Amino acid sequence: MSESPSPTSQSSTAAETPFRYGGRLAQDIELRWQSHWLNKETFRALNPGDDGFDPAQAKYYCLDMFPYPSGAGLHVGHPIGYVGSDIISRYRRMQGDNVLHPMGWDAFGLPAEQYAITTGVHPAETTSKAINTFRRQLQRFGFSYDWSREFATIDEDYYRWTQWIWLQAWNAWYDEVDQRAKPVSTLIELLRGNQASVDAHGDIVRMPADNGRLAWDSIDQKRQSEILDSRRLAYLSHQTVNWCPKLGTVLANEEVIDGRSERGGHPVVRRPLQQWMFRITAYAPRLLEDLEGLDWPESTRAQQAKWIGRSEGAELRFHIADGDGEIGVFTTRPDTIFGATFMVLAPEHPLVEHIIRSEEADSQLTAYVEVARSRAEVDRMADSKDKTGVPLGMDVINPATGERIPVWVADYVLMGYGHGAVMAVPAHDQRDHDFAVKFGLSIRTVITPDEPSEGCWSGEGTACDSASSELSLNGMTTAEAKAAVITWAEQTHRGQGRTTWRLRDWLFSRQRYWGEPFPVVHTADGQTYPVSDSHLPVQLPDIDDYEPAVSDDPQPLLGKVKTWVETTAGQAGVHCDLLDPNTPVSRETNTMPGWAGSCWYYLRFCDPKNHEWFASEDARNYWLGPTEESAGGVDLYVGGAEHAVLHLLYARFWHKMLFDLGWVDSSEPFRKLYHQGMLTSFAYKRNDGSLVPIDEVDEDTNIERATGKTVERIIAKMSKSLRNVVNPDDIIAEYGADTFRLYEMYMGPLDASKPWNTRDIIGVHRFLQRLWRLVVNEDSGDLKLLDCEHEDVERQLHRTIARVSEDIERLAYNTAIAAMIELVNTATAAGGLSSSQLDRLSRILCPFAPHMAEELRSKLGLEGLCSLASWPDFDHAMLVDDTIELPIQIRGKVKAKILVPADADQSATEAAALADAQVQELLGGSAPQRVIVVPGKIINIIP
RNA sequence: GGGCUCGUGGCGGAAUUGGCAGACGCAGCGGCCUUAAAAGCCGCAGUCCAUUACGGACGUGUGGGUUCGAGUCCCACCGGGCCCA
Repeated sequence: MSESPSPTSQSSTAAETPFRYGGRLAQDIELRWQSHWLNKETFRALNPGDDGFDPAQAKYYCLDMFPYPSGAGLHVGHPIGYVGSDIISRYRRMQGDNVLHPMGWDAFGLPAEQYAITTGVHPAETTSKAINTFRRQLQRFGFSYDWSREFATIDEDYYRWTQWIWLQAWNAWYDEVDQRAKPVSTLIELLRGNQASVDAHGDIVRMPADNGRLAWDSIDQKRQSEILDSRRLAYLSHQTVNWCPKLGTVLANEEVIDGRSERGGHPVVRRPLQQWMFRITAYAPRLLEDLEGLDWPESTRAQQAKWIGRSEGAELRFHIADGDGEIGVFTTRPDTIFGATFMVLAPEHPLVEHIIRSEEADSQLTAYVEVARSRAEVDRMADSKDKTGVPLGMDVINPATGERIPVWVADYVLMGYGHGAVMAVPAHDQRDHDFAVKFGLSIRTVITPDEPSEGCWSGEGTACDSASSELSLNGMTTAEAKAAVITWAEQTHRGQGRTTWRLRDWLFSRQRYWGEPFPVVHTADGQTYPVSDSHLPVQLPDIDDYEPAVSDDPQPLLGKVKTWVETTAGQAGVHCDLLDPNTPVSRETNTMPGWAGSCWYYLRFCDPKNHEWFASEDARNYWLGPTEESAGGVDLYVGGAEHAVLHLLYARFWHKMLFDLGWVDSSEPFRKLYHQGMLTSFAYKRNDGSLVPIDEVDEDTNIERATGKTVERIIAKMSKSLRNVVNPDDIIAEYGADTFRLYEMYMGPLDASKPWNTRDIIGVHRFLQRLWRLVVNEDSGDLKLLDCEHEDVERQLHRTIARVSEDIERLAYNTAIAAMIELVNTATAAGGLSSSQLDRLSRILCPFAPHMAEELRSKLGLEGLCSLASWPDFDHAMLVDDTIELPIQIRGKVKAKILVPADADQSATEAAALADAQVQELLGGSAPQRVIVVPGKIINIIP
């Protein structure tokens, strides 16, 4: 208890009314039922094959995004989604479904490692402590998790399979013809059978060896394995990364600000580094198309679609004016080709590289490229106004106009997009326009906008001034002109239509310690070999120094553990068919990123104790497989919108990969997704915009105590500095978990962000108190019930059951609770409830306030737990009244009301309305022009 | 700058397909109970004007539109939030 009036008054109240519902009694009731549920495994979900499993039962898989257990413990924002998912899980269970509602821990990650650097405490120790805190806190909420399925991503039994799945990807390639991943062995078969061969670039093509294409058998083993490695879904690649020597790791683009690390402000350099990649781009079309069938929030689907970023356009080739060769560009606006007055290359473009290396490279160009390459991509894209660039010193020929146009190098063009080269159309692209204005390049208008506009028009319109002897676009719409240019380009071999994607391959390695090791080793000649399944997991070595090695030469932390890194093929677990056991090998020293463990945990929950497989086929097909009604996947996935893109996209990618390889039956992991809203808090703002901590302001007057000035109340995120962070443990100690659950659900719609207001909690607490007092004698703790049912209460109970059921289905818990409050208020006025009424009320209360519901049921002496009782029925006949009151509007304003039989037809209702004395008076004897009758709703009279 | 989303009493919110705006709760006010207070219980409560009423006018960010009827649909604008740039 954080505060109490005075010890004497409290104890005397407790002595006088020992069974009054309050924090103390709630605590007593709640702990009792929580240990009962745990001991009896009340919420254990049964798998096919388990004793008592009933195949006729419907299944319902309701999943929370599992938390990263931080040392700080839970704050009140954490449980909102958990309470929401718990309510529907409990409801579905009472409806008779076999409900899988699991919880676990996303436990690899940075904070524990950072803590280890400063304290030397092993991350495993820190993490295990944090997990225990989280588990204790979560159990105190009374969630109906099946705790027997709990696991953490750092468990060897779990990350063994994370590594195994990664090996599946390593061992697979993407067949573009069939649009699915297949084992690499099938690719080797194609090559051996001469259905595929290797072209001059070392790429595998689906044509027999001929015309310069090499047959597989003619290639030596080392080259063969290089060629295969380049086609795997998990592959090594040299990527330019943000390397921070001081932190000893690569950083994501978002973690680099002005060339320095966001944390610590250490210098960051752009370095090519060998990294593990995932070929997620192969899945871009399916990841986009399959969004359609998902029951996900529209905004999240839109964000993913944008991230994947399909764009249709053309690849066009421009001949170099004074020499051989050509430069390919990608453009989404081939219709503007006549307006292309110059070309811009990314500083990383191979041609730029070539010129810099050559004799005649000028120093201005070299210097510019040097600087530009060190800038992070985000910065390069963000600086939209002030463009920089230098001329490359060559011209190309615009294939449409035949004119020479200059080539420039500028950092606003990124190598990752298209070919790192754009045809600049300054009249119709803002960035090209800014660039042309700054450097005085010519601007040529080739589109007449559909509507008059000022400045640079980048929308659609009618093509103009766009004709040559070969091609005329004049008068065409943008769509027509695009098609015409593509046709012309294809016929004249100057290019072709093409679709590109914004999505890039996924950089999947980190130089940290606290992550899953990759299950591969490297031989001295640079070849990579997998660790065999039977030797998984590849465990992390113990180390005592977590400080990254400061170096300009990127080196993962695990590289410091020489005794672990240097080993033999046999010891590392490489199969002896692949490599002689005595071959010296070095282990892979990168680790997987934090995303790895969360990519498939929903699969493991289906069968978490399985030692043979990541999950048995029966279990995963039962919980996730398609059925007649559903395409399969988790039935409801609840979590924050901040994971809209990365986690949810990565998990979809892993799932599709596993689907292609035959390991799962459904093509998508999460059929229905729901984002709980963010929990905000009130804060105060001074006139000058500065924020004031909440405890320095008088709540009622909005006056800052220190200054006496009025401040404005605003909504802000919870933060330590504003001292508006609330610890759920304190709230539960004062009011109980049932009150906490009710409060968080009563605040507003589950998906809306809403401000925490401690003052409001008392409202739902009083509701529970009132219900308790209504049926429990506060002195004896015995039930006090009515022998005969009050008819109004009975009628309203039926309505409440109907309304609560409906509201739970659409996750509108706030209105469900309001309905129950109204019922209790009615029953209080009517004097009480019968035992049958209390039974039914406790059952609909159960998903929301399960502890009180259990307690009331046990007092009723009924069989079994409330949590496992059946959901009560209601009688439709009880939902309708015999007589209803209809409002009568005159010219749209309500002026009178009449009572009519509920089944009155249109003409009877109209007659009744016109006969009403008030209406007659308002009409003044004249006949109305028009009468609109909406039966059962309203009457509107136009005089 | 673009995309998405939201704007309803002093506050959180309700109004499920266009049909009685403000359910329910907090804070507030009045009463009962009490020596007193707390707790509890009962009642009042959008704003303004009248209070002779069983009264009237206005009212869902602003302005316009569609409709017998708009918080809800359409257009423009203003403001907040989230995401992207």
